[in-house]
Amino acid sequence: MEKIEIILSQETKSNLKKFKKGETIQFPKSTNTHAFYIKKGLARSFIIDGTGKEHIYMFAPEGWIIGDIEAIGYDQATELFIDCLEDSEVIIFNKDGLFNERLDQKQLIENVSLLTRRVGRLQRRVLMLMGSPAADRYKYFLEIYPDLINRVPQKMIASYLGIAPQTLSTIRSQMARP
Amino acid sequence: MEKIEIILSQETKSNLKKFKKGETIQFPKSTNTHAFYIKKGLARSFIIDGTGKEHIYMFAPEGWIIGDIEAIGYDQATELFIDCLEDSEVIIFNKDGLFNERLDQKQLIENVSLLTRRVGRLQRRVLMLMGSPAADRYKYFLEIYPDLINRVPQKMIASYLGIAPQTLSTIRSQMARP
DNA sequence: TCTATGCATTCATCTAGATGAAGAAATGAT
DNA sequence: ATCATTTCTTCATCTAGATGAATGCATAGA
Repeated sequence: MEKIEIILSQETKSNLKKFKKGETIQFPKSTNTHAFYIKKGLARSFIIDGTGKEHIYMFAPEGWIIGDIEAIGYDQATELFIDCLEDSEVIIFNKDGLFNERLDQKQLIENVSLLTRRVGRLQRRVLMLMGSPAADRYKYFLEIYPDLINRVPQKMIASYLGIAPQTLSTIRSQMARP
Repeated sequence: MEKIEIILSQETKSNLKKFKKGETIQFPKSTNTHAFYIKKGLARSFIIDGTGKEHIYMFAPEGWIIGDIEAIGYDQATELFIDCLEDSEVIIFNKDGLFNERLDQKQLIENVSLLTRRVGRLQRRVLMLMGSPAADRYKYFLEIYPDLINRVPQKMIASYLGIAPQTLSTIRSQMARP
């Protein structure tokens, strides 16, 4: 959940792929899950729950990494869809890009730092989901991700916040004029 | 959110402290935030929201690390309380224990791995909070943390799940005889 | 042992946010 | 430019879960 700098080795650089807006990068149930560095464009990850509803887990604009870290960390099949909201260039890498014996100290420190900040963002997200009303969560979203507001449709922001699109619409009109 | 093995250097080993049940390890507003390795006992972290309500962010039984990773990662003052639910032995360390130039490759790989699994658990938590009803969240809690059920009062489990204690009580009685 | 304080259960009521429907506005394709 | 599709807004209604109160159970301290 944080703009990061990753040190890409030559071998990972070769795994660059292009995707059109709307194309899906990863479907659920796939094993040997990958992570994706968004070089250009915008992607999102989401689940479809038992009642068929979409829930957006995160957005990834250029410079971010997106992937099912749960599946990667625990060697499970992924449940996340990942697709592109804009035409995108994506570098695909696997668990080894995060930690293996060939990575040097500098790269590892960078990765620890990246993951620490991501845990921090997730901590905030959990606390907000539990303790704050929808209007406050939206205001926090505006602070943290000001660039996304004009790139992502409102119904997707609502999905990210865990509320219905109608509720977000109401919140916005209440914020505009009281 | 995962039982982990950390490689404790000699210098961190000296920072062992003992706390009685009910004692607070960390108050909000403190800067230069630390992380805490629970060697023995049980701790929890929580916030108090704008309306005075407690929300438990996580539990840490022996072998776990607990701390305000958001505050550590972004050099902010912490908002989290951390206190002990049992008499505990705690090793206190700071950001440097996670990543600095003196840590060797093996330790760093261990830390990346630890953080990856914690991100995984948090991912699951976020997805559950957004997409699953309270009863399902409780069932998942029982699966993942079976040891905590007998060590933590129900009202705290409810707080962790983001529901009222009465709601958890109702869910439990419905699960018992449907 | 008795008493107190906190914990769990059950019920009756309330509310934030969900759902559904219908029109207006925006976006996209031909 | 025109038509079709998707998105946004507004309203009326519904529901999962919150809140508050009453009762019975524990655990803790003297």
